[in-house]
Amino acid sequence: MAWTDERVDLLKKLWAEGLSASQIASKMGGVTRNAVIGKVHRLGLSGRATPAKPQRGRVNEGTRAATPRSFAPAPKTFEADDNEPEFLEPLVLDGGDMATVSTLNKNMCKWPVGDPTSEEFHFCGQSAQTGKPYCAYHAHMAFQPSNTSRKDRPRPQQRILAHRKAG
DNA sequence: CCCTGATTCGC
DNA sequence: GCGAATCAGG
Repeated sequence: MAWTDERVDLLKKLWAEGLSASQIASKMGGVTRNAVIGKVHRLGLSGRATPAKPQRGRVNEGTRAATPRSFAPAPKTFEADDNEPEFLEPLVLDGGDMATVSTLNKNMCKWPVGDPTSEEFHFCGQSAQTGKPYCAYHAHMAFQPSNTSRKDRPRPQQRILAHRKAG
């Protein structure tokens, strides 16, 4: 099974979607998770999940300690998103018909809103993008690099809570 | 023991 | 470039 352009594109898509290497390998078929991971690395897509691992060294590193691999300069340059989707009004209907875990549909945004332990906890519920668990707005946020301080970015929870009806 | 990704190395 | 083997963490 060779890595055709379509294969690579699908791989990158699934990887960006958040699927695990084994899941991608299973979906695509003909490849193992090792192959997927290897390809992901060669594509330079690595760097997702298991962040608590600054560097990795094999036990046998002593044999080739004289070959210090140059660290990747991490050319991941994220440009400022000026075309950021506008915040959509949360799906809050009269009577409290909010998007709860039980009312979530496949095409509904599954972005958590509020405290999971709180009664007012619900999900965004906006029309999610096809193939994505979140709406345009939250899908955009979900893909933001965690390294950058997103504190300046308004938290959806705060805004949504403010929209809740008083009674 | 299951899962995950990361890295190395022979092909 | 490819991927199994292996490593390391959860």
